[in-house]
Amino acid sequence: MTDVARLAGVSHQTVSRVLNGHPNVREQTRLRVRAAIAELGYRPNRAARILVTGKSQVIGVIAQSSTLYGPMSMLSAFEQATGASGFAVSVGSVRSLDRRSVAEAVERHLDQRVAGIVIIAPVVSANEALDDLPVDIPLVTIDGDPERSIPLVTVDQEAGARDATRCLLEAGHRTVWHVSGPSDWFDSAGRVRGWRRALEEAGAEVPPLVSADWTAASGYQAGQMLARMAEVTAVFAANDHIALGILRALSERGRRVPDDVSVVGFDDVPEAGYFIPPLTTIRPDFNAVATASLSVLLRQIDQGERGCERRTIAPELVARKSVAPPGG
Amino acid sequence: MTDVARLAGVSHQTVSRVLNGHPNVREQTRLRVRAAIAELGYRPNRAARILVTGKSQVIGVIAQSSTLYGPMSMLSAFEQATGASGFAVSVGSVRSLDRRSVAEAVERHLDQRVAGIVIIAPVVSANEALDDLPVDIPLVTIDGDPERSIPLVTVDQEAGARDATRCLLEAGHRTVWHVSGPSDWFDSAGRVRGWRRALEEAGAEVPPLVSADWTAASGYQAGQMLARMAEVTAVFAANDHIALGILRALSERGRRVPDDVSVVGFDDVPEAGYFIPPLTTIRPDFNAVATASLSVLLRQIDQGERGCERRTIAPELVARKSVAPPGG
DNA sequence: AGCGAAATTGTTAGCGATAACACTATCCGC
DNA sequence: GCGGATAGTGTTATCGCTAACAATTTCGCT
Repeated sequence: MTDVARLAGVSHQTVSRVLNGHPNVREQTRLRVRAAIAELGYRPNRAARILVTGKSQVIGVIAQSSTLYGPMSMLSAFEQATGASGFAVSVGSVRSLDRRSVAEAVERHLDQRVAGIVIIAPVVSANEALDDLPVDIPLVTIDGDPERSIPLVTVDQEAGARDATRCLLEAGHRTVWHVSGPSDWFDSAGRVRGWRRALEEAGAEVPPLVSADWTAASGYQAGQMLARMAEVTAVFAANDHIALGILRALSERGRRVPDDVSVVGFDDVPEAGYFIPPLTTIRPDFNAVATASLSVLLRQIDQGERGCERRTIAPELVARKSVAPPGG
Repeated sequence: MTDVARLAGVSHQTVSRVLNGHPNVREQTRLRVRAAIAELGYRPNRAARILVTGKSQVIGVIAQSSTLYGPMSMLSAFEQATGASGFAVSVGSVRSLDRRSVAEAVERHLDQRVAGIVIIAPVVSANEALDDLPVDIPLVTIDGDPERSIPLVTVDQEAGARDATRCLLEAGHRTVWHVSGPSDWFDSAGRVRGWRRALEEAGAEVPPLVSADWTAASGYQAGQMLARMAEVTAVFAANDHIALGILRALSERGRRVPDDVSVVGFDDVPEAGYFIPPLTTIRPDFNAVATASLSVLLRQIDQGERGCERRTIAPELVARKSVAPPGG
């Protein structure tokens, strides 16, 4: 920086002013400094700036390192959304979402003086870690705990599940079975609620809940059981991979989809349209979630207080061929 | 830090020594300092440390933000692998892997004084950006350009593709068709080479190459064409999602798998065992790739010079039900 | 006991930036 | 032509830490 200042014939402070777009610099000086910067290939030292200002232009994101479609899409969408905001994102991946791991990840980010934290926190334990956090750091949870008074952006699981269930009911099925995700996920709980609500609203019987764990393998297991029961004609799976497992179990047992059994999934993974048969499913708008999260966070950063804003993004039903009236 | 020093009754420098595990500190003093640190909940300021040492304990990873299974798994595996090494990872996601975006991501990491850079660079353009990089920064490419003399860790695409093709040949098929990935991916090219090689080695005819773009949709398109040709009895798809699309196209045209046509994929996505029928595929060992990359990088960091080490990880065939002799 | 080497601890000087304030010009209105 | 606002620029202190060296203690040995 000193070199730049010397070359431009000004003081280092003036260089700093140019760098930060400070208004009170003569146009001519500004140009000289810029030229010097370019000529020397000078790049400001981030660490020094952070040290003195106590702020970095980065947003910390905490997410579980997995290959689950939902969380991954969120993460990816959030990174995209950040693009224009001038903030960089630093992802703190965590092996599991237990309280300690999350707390550590949070500390790492705090060490780096991030301007705010986003956490993809679909299970209870991930949210618990947030209690110990200083209140003055901007924070948003994605898919977090609705019971906690922490800013939250989430897909409207309940509405999505209701749509899915209704779509089956409207096709004429007497009731709809549900294969849920793991019980400690909020997403899972929300989908169960939506399913149950739709059934109750329609005055349909609520069959026992079958649980799985998001994987096709677990869906397959659930499907084997469901396939044996002749009265099952409609199934709402908590996600598309579970649905895939169910589809396979059904096909193995000779139960045709959608003629004998209708199936609806959730997530609209890119392959869902190429399952056999193409899967009717619920598509959450990950981009909308990402954009909303970012704007909630930026507002906190600007205003300097956390609040407890909430945003819920409604998902959309994508009708394909896995749904038909009962009996073909 | 001064507070800690005061509480422990030592100088700040001694605190610093304890923090950095310097040997010449009396055990008793060390304990006193640790106690003070714990009591005050003191956390060292990263920025200050980086400022003075010019080094950070973080590894920068550059990857395209997408939801493609391969790259994502790499990333996730690498984060896991880093765990015990004492390094943190900072992911610089990039919208697309063109030269400029990658160059920017690299600069961002350089600004942060990362100790080394890992780049998941499956296409040519991503590698080009690396030419302008200072030679003294430790660097590893994953799935990068084999032609460039840059340290490289990669799955042995060619061996995997050969295994896949051979497995079909050995089942008795006269030849094997291949639906490839996008032509600018090294993975894609490697798989094509392996396929062609296996065919030539077996003296089989090499059918024209059909290309797709990793998605099930493109696989479906390719599959529709293949399904119409009676002479096609065996297909090797460049990845599992393409295979899924093919499976679907085949099933629509009434061509049974594996009775009429055998199909092999690549990647072993978690759902592959639940396709209809369960897909025989090639499983790359992402963890091995991650571990190898990390060790190559750490060696560079320790030794202070880049070299051009290469490691190739052999994938493994996972036999399931989508392969059978021709004619059932 | 006494001296040098080794172990332990303290002091001082930056790392590269920004903040706060001090200083010059320049320009306005009366 | 003079006081006072208003650019534009320079000076100095400081952020929290580590490196290098200086100072002190401890110890072993003759």
